[in-house]
Amino acid sequence: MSHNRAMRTRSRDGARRPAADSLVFSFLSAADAVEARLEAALSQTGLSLAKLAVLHLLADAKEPLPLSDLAARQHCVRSNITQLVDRLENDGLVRRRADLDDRRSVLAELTPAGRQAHAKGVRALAGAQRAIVRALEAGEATSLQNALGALSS
Amino acid sequence: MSHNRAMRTRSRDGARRPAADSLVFSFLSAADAVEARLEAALSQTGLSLAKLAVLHLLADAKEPLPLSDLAARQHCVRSNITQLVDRLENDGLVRRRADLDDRRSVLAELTPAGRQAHAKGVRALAGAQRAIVRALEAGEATSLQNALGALSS
DNA sequence: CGCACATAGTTCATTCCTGCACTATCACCC
DNA sequence: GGGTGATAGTGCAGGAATGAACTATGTGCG
Repeated sequence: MSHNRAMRTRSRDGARRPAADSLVFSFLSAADAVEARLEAALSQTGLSLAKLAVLHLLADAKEPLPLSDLAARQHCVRSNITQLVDRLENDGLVRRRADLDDRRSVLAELTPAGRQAHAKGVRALAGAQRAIVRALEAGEATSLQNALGALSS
Repeated sequence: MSHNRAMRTRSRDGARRPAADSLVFSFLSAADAVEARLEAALSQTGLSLAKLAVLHLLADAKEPLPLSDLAARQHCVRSNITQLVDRLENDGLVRRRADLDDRRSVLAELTPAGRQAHAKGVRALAGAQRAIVRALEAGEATSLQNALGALSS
């Protein structure tokens, strides 16, 4: 995706303080960079992070899932999943099925092509993921992880 | 904003390794959480991060800026700025002016309302920013900062 | 001078996301 | 058993971003 541009206030103070000011925006901008790298690695496969995430959920749960479930697990609104599944269905990677037990519900199911795309996507992503983590010193990785706990809502 | 849902592979190994696997997605998801908090703090002012960023550039450079400049400084494509400025102009926060020296160019200028909105936005953001940094232990802040260097492209 | 090329802005189509309004179905319970 | 209210999916409008195609305008040069 690579959204979110920084809004840093010009630092002015060399390297004195730990950039209390711009730390937050450096964080967001680093996240954009990381996201862009993943998206780039994925671009070969024709998938986006959003699409791969849905395929991943479907592959993980070895059975068709209600769209509501997908929304809940993705922490997003239902209408987003409706559209994402529209596109995935259009790509031939996912199928909509009726839920016989609850006629309100619509199940999403991987097609064979979807299963393959997922496998390819996961492989492509794994490489990029390793490359990114490799860019961190051993110590940085663990301390980063500690800091993340405090930041995640 | 709060985009970008995680695509973590179920951890399976308790808390053993430093989550080499999901570290990258934890990172992205933490960034989403932080971004959502900033956006929430800003919501009172009716601004978004994207809009405030443009106001900020305009306020910083004490003169009207060509839209190309805004795009370059935001690291985004020109068409995005066109639309952002459309919305800001619609909000009455920014005006488009002709550039007399280069008739290809269009300058964006803050209106008085824009200047006020910027001030309010910056204040609202500063509070949230401090709150977020405060959530980090002193040590975490600096080690986070170190890690960010390696991750930013 | 005139042509070739680069640059500035806009338009359009598309992705990904939100929130709201609407319909259909289920579940409860009096 | 029939209303009431939660839940499921969709439609629609709009924000934020991309990239491609197009129009002006500026620039440089043979």
